[in-house]
Amino acid sequence: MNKKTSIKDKIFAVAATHFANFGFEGARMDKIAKEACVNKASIYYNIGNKEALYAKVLNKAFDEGFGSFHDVIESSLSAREKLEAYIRHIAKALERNPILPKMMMREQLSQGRHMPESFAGNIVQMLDGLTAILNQGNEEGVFDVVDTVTIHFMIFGAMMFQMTSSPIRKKKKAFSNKYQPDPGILPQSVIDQITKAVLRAVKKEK
Amino acid sequence: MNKKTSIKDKIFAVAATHFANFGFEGARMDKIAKEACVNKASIYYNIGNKEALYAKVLNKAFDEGFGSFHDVIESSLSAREKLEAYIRHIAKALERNPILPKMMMREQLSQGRHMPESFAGNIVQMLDGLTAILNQGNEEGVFDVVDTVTIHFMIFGAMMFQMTSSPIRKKKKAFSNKYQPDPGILPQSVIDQITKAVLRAVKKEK
Amino acid sequence: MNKKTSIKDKIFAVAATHFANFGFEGARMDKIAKEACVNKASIYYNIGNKEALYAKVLNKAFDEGFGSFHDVIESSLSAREKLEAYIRHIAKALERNPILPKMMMREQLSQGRHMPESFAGNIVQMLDGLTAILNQGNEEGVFDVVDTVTIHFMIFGAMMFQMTSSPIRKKKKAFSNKYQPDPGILPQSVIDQITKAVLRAVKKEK
Amino acid sequence: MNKKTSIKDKIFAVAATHFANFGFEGARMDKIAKEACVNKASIYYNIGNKEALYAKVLNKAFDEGFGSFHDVIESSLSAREKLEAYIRHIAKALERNPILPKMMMREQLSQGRHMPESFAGNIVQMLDGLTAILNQGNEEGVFDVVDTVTIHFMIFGAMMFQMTSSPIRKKKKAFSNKYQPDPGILPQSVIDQITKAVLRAVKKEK
DNA sequence: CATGAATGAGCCTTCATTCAT
DNA sequence: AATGAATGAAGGCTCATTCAT
Repeated sequence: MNKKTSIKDKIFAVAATHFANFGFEGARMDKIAKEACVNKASIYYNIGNKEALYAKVLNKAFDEGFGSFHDVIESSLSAREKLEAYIRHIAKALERNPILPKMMMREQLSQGRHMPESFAGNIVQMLDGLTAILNQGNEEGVFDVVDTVTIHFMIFGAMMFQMTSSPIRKKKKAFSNKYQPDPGILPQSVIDQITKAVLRAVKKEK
Repeated sequence: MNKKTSIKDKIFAVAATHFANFGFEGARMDKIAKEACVNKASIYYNIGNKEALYAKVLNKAFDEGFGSFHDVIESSLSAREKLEAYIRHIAKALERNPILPKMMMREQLSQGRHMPESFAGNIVQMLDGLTAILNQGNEEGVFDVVDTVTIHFMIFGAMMFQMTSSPIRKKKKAFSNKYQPDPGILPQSVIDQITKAVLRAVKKEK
Repeated sequence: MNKKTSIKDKIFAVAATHFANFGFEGARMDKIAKEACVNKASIYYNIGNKEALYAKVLNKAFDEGFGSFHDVIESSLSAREKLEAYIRHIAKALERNPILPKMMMREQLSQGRHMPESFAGNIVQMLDGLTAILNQGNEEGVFDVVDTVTIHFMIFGAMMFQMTSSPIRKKKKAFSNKYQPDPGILPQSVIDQITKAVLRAVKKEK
Repeated sequence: MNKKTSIKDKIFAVAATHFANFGFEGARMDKIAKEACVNKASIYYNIGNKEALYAKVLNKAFDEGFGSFHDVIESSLSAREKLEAYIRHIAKALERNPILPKMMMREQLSQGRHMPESFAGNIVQMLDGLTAILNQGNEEGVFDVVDTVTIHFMIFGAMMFQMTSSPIRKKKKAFSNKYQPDPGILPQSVIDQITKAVLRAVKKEK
C-alpha cells in the first residue's frame, strides 16, 4: 500500500465509525478529519464531499462484509447445512465489520436516501441466495414453504438488534441484572440461538 | 382539550414524523414549526429545546405504543395463545404507531443517547412479559428453553425491518419484481409469517 | 420608516458600496454585515443569499437612478432641449448614485451574469427614449442621422470613465499636474463638456 | 522561444482571459492552470503568486495594445487626419486585444489597486498625444477648444461599452430586435460612427 | 401568550499557496 | 524542473436558540 491508499483508508475507517454512530447528518467533517489526523481539505481533495464520502464508506462496508457472499450458495451441501452456513456467514460479516449493521439500519430509516442502486442489487443477490437455499430445502423435503424476506429479516433483525442493543443494555440500569449481553460484538451464544431458532422456524412439520 | 394542549399535540405529532424520518440531527426545528403551523418560538415556549421535544416525542410514542402492554400477560390463556397475543400486540402497536419502530431503531443506533431511563424500564417490562410466557410454555411442556432476548429481537427485528424496508423495496429498481412488499404498513400476511415462524422456533421438539 | 425597513436599507447601502468597489466575487458577506452593524445571519434572514442581495442592490440602484427617466421624453421641448435634458438627467442620476456606474460597468464585464431581465428592460427603455429624441431632432431638421447606441455609449462612457477614473488620476503620480479631475463626483464642467460635444456630434451639417 | 517561455506565454494567455472575464477575485488559479494545461504549482514556480500573475498580464496586455502608440503623433499629417488615425489606432488595439478594455475597466473600478505606476505613465502618454493633436487642430483653426480627457473618454468609453455590451445585447431578450450589435468584436460600422461623431464634436463652428 | 426578528456558533466547502518528491 | 498531494485560512450559509414587542 502506498501512502495515498493509506490516507484514504484512514479517512474511510474513521468516517465509517462516525457515519455509523452519528448518521449522515450527525457526522462532522471536522471531527472525522481530526480523528483521522488529516487536514479537512484533504478529505475534499482525496474523496470529494460529504455525500461522496458517505457513499464510498457505505459501499466499502458492504463489499467488505458481503462481497464474497455468493460462495456459500455454490457449494454442494445440504439445504440445512447451507442455511447454517448462510447464517454463520452473515454473523461473521457483521462481526468482522460492526459498522455495517448500523449503516444498513440507518439507510432503511432514511428510506435509502443515500443508498446507491448497486447496494440494493447486492441485497437482492443475498435474498436470491437465501431463496435458493429455502427452495432446495423444500425440494429435499426438510423445509416448509416460508417467506424468504421474513426469514431474512428474522436473521438480520435479530443479529442487528443484538449488536446494537448491547451498549444500551450495559448502560441503562433497568437492564441491570436480567438481560445483560454476553461479552463480544456478536457472541457465539447469540449466533447459536439464532441458528437454532431459524432452523426450527423453517423446518417441515411431520 | 384546551387550546394549549392542542398546540402541543400538533407539535408532537409533526415532530414525531420528523425525528423518525430524519433523526435527531437531521430534524429541523424550522420545518417542524412550519408544518405544525406554529411559530418556532412557540415550541421553545411550550416545550423547551430540541432535546426536550425529542424526549417528549420518544416517551409519547412508546406510551401510546406499548403503554398497556402488561394486560396481555395477566390473562389466563395458554402459553401458545399468549405468545400469539404478544406478537399480535406488538404488531398492532407498531402498525398503529409507525413512528415507534423508527425511533427505537434510532435510539439503538445512537446507543440510547436520548433515551430516558423510564424508556429502558418499559422495554424490560416487555421482556419480562415475554420471559413469563416462555417460562409458562416450558412448564406446560410445549416450549423449549429459548433465549428471551433472541426471540424478542426476532419478532421486533423482523417487523421493524419489514416496515422500514418497504419504501426502499418499492423505490429501488433492483427489487423490481421479486421482493415487493404487500400493501399496508405491516400487512397481515407478514404478521402471520412471523407468528408461524416464531411459534415453530420456540416449540419443543418431540 | 419602521425598524425593519431601516435594517434592510442599511444592509443595502453597505452592500452597494461593497459590490460596486469589490465586485460580486470580491465582496465579503462578513464585511458587509460588520460595516452595516448587523449580524451576518441577519442578512440571510432578511434578504436571502449573496446573489439575492446583489440583485436587490442592482435593481435598487437602477430604480433610484433612472426610475423616473421617461418623464424627460414626454415633455414638449425641442429635440435639442430634450437631448440636453437627457444628458443632464443621466449626469444627475449618476452623481446622485455613484454606485450605479460601477455596478453597470461590472455587469457589462461579467456579461450580465447577475443582471436580471428587468434591468435589461430598463436600459432598453432609456435607449428608446434617446431614439425618440434623435428622431425628433431629425424631423426638426437639426440632427443628422446618428446611431442611438453610439451616442448613448458616448454619453455614458464618458461620464462613467470620468467618474471612475477620478480616484486613479488623484492617486497615481503620473497624472500629477496635467490631468487632475475637477473636484466633485461628476463636476459641472465635465457635464458641460460632454453636453457640448454630444450636441455637436449629432448636429446636422449645413 | 524555448520551452519555458512557451509555458509562461500559455499561462499568460489563459490568465488574461480569466482575469478579464472574471476579475481578480473571480479568477481561479485552478482553472487557469487546467486550461493552460500546466500544473498549478508550475504557475507559482514560474511566475509567483496570483497578484504577480495579474500584474504581468496587465502589463503585457497594455504593452501589446498601446506599446507603439506614440508613432501616430510623430507623423506629419493634418490634425484631422491625426485624430482619425488616433481613433483608428485605439480601435485596432482594442480589437486586436479584446482583453485590454476589460482589464482597464476593471482597474478603474478597483481604483487602480493592481495598476503599476508604469501603466499610468502609458495612459498619460496617450493623453499627451491626444492633447498635441487637439492643439494642432486648434492652431490650424479647424478644432475648437475641447477638453482632452472628455474626448479621450468619449472615444474610449464608446468603444469599450460597445465591445463589452455586445454579449449582453445578444443574450438578454429585452434587446431582441432593436439594438442588436453588428457582428465582430468591434465592427467597422461602430468605428465609423464614433469617428464621425468625435470629428464633429471637436470641429470648430464657423 | 404569541410571534417576527435577531444572533452566535458551527458546518460544509473552497482557494491560494506550499510541500515533498 | 515539474507535479501530485497537502493545508491554513477564510467564505457562504444554516440552525438552534433567544429577544423584544
